Amino acid sequence: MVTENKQFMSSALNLSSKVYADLRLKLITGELKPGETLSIRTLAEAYDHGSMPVREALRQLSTDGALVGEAKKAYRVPDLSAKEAAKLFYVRAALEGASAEIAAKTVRPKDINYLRQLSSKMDQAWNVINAEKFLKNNFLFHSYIYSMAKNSVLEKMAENLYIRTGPWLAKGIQDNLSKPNAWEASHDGIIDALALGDSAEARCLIEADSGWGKQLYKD
Amino acid sequence: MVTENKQFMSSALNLSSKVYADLRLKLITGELKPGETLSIRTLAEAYDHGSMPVREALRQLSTDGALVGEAKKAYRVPDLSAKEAAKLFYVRAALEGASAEIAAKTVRPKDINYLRQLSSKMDQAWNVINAEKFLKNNFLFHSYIYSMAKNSVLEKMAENLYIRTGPWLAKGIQDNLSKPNAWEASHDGIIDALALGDSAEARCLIEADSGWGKQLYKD
DNA sequence: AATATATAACTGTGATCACAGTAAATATAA
DNA sequence: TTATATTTACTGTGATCACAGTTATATATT
Repeated sequence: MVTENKQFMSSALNLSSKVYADLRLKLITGELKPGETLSIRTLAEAYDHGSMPVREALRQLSTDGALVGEAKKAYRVPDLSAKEAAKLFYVRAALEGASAEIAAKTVRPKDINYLRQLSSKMDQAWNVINAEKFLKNNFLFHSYIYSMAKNSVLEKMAENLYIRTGPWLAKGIQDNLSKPNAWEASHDGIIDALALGDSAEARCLIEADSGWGKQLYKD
Repeated sequence: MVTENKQFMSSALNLSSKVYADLRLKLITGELKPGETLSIRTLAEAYDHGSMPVREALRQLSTDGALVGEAKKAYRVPDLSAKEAAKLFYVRAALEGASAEIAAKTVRPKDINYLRQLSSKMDQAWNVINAEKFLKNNFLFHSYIYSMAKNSVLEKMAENLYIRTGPWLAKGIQDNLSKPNAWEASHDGIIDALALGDSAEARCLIEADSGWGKQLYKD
């Protein structure tokens, strides 16, 4: 049950941070579905911990907006309405756009290589219909762009927004994996713009891409 | 010790939310200084509660970035370096700018009136050298602009950023209260731009104003 | 007097329990 | 069968304790 994945594990010494990191991953990979309910005691048993770390992790996630927790009611994964999703995508686009604009000015060849690697992994995952792998690498792709802006505040906020759209995005992907992909051209364009140092184009393309998930629900 | 202020109180039924809201207010009004250390047990006694609600509130604030909490060490108010502050102001400016741009398109006369009221209160507070009142109303001013964008995600994030710059801003204000104010012209300009529906100008001015606090430390 | 060491007073963390509010399942009534 | 009560299971919340890591203080040692 406990997902051991160092890449997503924060270097924290307390248990609650581990649970926090693990649940965030589950939100991205689609293991936690929109509307799903999470109970402290049940999770504690699954993680084989006391309830205390789980409790604090859930509280943290709910202040992030990644979970909703009304008092005395079970925590649950937000089942976003179209309106709510649009709000998230709007802000995410703004922050991703800003990140890409900055990133284009300082990008190094090794950055481009890494992004192409991730894009390639996503392509593989798409072909073998491995949603989890696809979603994980898509997160890493976007996350890396945030990180290139060298602004930890911007990075953390953009990541947070991405995670909040995670379950919604995952559901869309899981239902559309077999169809011809629309994301690859988008990502290739972004990488090219970054490689050329075209900050305006990079911003524009990443803004479009960050709202791309919405299309999945249009038809 | 417990600050009772309905305006800043979220309608929560649990104790920890009240502590959370109260501490946020203290961060804005300058009661909590940069670098100050917060202890669960000490606060619990001050609030006359058990340590549990305080503990969860502090954890929440630290996930917000409003406090820092390394494992097994006391929570403390971030003592921002110039670089860290710049990062915060950059993102805050981006989100405030977006808010103002949207707000200018839907602003109503009553909104303008309310903003002028707040500006007036700030002026009064400045004249009698009441830093707490000034800071509280400055927060309400900016917060109201976020709220006019009608995007709860944007609003919450912008507010969060404002609070993170709170103690830094408060320190600057407390040391400069007697000097001639530079903010009034700025706020008047913003209100005028909003009243005219000039979204581009509103965005530009609010972006400048949101970075205004930095000047306080320049000389 | 200055440095190292040991002691004491803090810190958050996690476990465990009692409690009250919520939701679901069951039984009761029409 | 349907609607209404009642009970049962489940939820987060808060209190309290033991524990271990951290920081500051006092003590010894040079």
